[in-house]
Amino acid sequence: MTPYTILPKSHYLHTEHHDKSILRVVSINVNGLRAAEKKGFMHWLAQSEADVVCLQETRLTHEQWDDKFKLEGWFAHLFPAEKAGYAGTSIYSRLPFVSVKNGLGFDLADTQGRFVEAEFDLGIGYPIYIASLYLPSGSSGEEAQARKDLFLAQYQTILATWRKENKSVIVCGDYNIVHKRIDIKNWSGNQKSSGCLPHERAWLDSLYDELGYVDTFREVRQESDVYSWWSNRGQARAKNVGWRIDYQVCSPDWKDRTVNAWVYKAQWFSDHAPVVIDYVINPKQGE
Amino acid sequence: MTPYTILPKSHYLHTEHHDKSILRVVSINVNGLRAAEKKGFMHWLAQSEADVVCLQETRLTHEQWDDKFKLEGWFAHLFPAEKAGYAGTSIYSRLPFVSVKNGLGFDLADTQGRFVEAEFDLGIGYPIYIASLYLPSGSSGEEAQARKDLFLAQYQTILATWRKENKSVIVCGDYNIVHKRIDIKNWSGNQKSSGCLPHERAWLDSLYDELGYVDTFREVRQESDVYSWWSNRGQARAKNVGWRIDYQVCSPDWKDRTVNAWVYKAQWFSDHAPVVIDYVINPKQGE
DNA sequence: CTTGCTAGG
DNA sequence: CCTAACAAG
Repeated sequence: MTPYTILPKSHYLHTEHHDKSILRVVSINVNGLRAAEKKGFMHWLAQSEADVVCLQETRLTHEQWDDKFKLEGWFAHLFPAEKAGYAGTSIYSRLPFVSVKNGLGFDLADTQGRFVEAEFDLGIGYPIYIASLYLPSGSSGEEAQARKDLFLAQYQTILATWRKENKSVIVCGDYNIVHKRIDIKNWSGNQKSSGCLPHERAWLDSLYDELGYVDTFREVRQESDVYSWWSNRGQARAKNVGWRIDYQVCSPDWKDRTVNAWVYKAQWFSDHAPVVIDYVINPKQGE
Repeated sequence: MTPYTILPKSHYLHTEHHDKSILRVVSINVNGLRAAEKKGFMHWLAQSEADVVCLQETRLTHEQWDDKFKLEGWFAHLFPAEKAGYAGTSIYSRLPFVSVKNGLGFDLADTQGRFVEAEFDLGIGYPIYIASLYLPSGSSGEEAQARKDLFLAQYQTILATWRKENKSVIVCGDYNIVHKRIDIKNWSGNQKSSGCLPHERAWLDSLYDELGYVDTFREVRQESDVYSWWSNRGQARAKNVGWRIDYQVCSPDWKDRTVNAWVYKAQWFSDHAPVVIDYVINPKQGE
């Protein structure tokens, strides 16, 4: 279906699966898929029992995507940045793609491989979409912050349109923004740091409070000190001085489907950790 | 005496030494002193019983020359290239320097840190000079070869002058030229390779045959299959597919002083190995 | 501090 | 294939 669909649809139908009533979705910024692979990421993926895995910052071209990134029983689609070794998103899936779409129709998303979306048929009467988003970092200066803010503005209009269309979607990704005090260890020290700026957090507020999207991790996990990213500098990860900036942002129909969520920290593939969420495909009425 | 003289001359006088009648001189292209240090080079140096050690391709600025490169009981002088992370030569010594001179008075030697010389007083009634030379590589193309050839021409006139002055000198270095068939494993396959070109080898001939300089290693070691550099590609070093391109080129007075010479291969600090030569300071008449 | 690129070897 | 710089995070 795409150059990266490595097995025919028929193969999937014969693949054993942990629980057909659950959809397990993973989001992780791999900080270079080649580096993550060397740390055992592909092996973890193969035994993760995940159904759909959204990667950010793959930093990999089509040419570099060789056999060691191919998994038996999985489909994969890569959307690299035009610039080699930079950014890029990807979706791996044990479910076949109905369709795949690169980009969002604006420059930063399309030239830097910052958004890719796959359509799936879960047999529920309407299509569902799972996307991998890599929001720009603003931490390297004013220009970077301006680009990030522009991305936020352009992307927000698209998110609003999707709600009007009643699109069923899970946007996995590295949003590079913490939402609330609970999402960062050093709240007071980062009020002027990109990723924790009031207007960035207000942008997430508007997604949830005005447009009705759901942070499904927080829906089922309210405790503090759970983060998805730690700086490489100093002993940040050892001390759990982290930020929760990787989310699965869902249309409202996924709220009641969310049954479990965790951050996988046992292994260290990247400066980000995988955010894993289990969704029931057919929730019982009133449950 | 220089910014890099880390101990006063008086200290040396109290330092135990293996054999005061022998001068042990080492030449090595370290391919980045920071990388070599991580592989144990500084530790090897400390216990080498060498008196003077000439380094090439230090790839280190003054600012980067920190405590881990300082050895108790040793003097050191660094001559970096103007361009950070590139080329550069250095001399470490347990003998105090009488004087130190950077460069040769022409552009390539002076801006790229390709020649540094130290004067020593061995108590023999005249000064001796030990230099570290890093001759340009010509292997990256025609322009590089032209720069190398220009260096050879300019340096040759200086070598001729030194002979007229009867200067006593040991020029340690990475000459990036093999001399004869015995100095390279794959002779026939490299007739068109920079470093094995007829005009380059003829340049070495002229040094030895016309100017009277001496390749002191070959003076005492005539066997084949002794090399000082192996490509990083493939299994070159494991298969001993090497080149002898690192020499101690001496004025004629050092010929009869040369008592032992070897290439130290037990450890692997760089793509080059240290060339170690022992000289008797006061050879007996007629010996 | 870490990734991957690039130039230089 | 290896080193160090660089830009980016």
